[in-house]
Amino acid sequence: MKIQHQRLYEQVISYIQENIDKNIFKIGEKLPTERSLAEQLNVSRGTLRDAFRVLESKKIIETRPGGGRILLKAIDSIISVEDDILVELKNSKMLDLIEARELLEVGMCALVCTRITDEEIQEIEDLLQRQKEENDFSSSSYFHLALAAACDNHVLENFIKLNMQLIKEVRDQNFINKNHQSQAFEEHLELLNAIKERDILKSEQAVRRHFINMRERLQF
Amino acid sequence: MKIQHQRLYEQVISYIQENIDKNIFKIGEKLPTERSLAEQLNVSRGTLRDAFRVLESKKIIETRPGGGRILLKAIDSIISVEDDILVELKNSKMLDLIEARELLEVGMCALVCTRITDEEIQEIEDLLQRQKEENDFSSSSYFHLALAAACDNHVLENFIKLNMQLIKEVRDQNFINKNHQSQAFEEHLELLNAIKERDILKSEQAVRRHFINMRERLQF
DNA sequence: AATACATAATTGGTCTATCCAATTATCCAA
DNA sequence: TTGGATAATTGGATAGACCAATTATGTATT
Repeated sequence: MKIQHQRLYEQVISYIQENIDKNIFKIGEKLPTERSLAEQLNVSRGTLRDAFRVLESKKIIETRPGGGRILLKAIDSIISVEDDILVELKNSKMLDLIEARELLEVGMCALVCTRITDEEIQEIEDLLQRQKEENDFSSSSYFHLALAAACDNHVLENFIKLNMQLIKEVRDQNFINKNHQSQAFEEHLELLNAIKERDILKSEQAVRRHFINMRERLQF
Repeated sequence: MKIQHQRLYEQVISYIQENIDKNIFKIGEKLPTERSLAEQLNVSRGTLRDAFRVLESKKIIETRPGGGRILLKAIDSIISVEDDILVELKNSKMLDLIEARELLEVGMCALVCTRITDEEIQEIEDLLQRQKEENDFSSSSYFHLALAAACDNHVLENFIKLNMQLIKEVRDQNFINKNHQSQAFEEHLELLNAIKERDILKSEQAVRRHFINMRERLQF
């Protein structure tokens, strides 16, 4: 028998949830201050802050040091219909995943070429340099993630992250894992050079070549 | 200008993440105790607990009162858990969503053109015909969904579905978000002030800013 | 009366110290 | 060797204090 004693801070989260439901705490407005809420609920500031930290990490509240906390949205909107789509996606075929990924990254190229900063290019170059020096090509993901970040579109970036994760899951399921990581590294270099020239066409072609090879390696 | 000072507990999370990456903290094993880690990092127990609470809410660690904390899985420095990606996506800007959507659909075109069947073309034609007859153009989604289905790639199809849903949610969210309403009010004030100063340039800039924000809010 | 600026109060961030309860380790006796 | 009482450890929670950023207040200047 395992009785799960609910910690105080979890009860506090429930309390806040109720108050949102009852429209006592209104979206867009300030929540009561730490001190007043703590007194009202008869808990310590620390416990209350435990609850706030969790809500903060879920982007439900925003904390402004010195300026109170703001309720951004209701808690229950976290979970919803999207779960179905996720289930569908988790049952995807590897080929579809790769095809989608290629489409995303090819399309992303134009955005990256126009928006990437010199600093970001430098960072990516450093990243590749480190991989070369340490002879560690195990994490080609970092390169793709860096590019995704440089396109300055959080939706695209997260779509690519999602795709990455799905590929990983599907691959793990199928026990496919090969080590052709250094080849990917060469291809990364080639792509970065094209981007440095701000050459959309060349960079897109580099991506296409990269994906042809990655497809064979099943290594993204 | 918005410089986001990173709170201590966020740095602690990064530290823990690094130690997981370096395999110093191993999955399935206990983490250092609160007191020892706090001393090691030179932070208070409370700050450390802030970090642990967040990791706990993400199911990365399990806390056993009196029995230490266990590392359940890696934070996955590369890709966060799908839930986190969803949370991120739900906080997307409308412009990013639309840009990503355009990218998806543009890229999808080639696939559709090569894979769509005559029957599918006929169905979509019928769909448009019905909309025309019934003079109901409220559901343009069906057209896009039909195309997505015709590309014969379930990943792409579900990405587009996800994008659609996100657009809907973000729109709804912003509509009821008084925070943004008050933000619009602030922008009105700013514009009026510029006009009061008879400052043409400043007022024009205020208008531009206002419209950029309104586009993101989809509130006109 | 309106504005600007210095000042005070508020609020979250963080630390220290303390006590409690559950768990875990220890040790002695049967 | 085994059981169980005891001690030590560990997380849960609180109280009080101080700092820095923000916000509110009030006063002086124009």
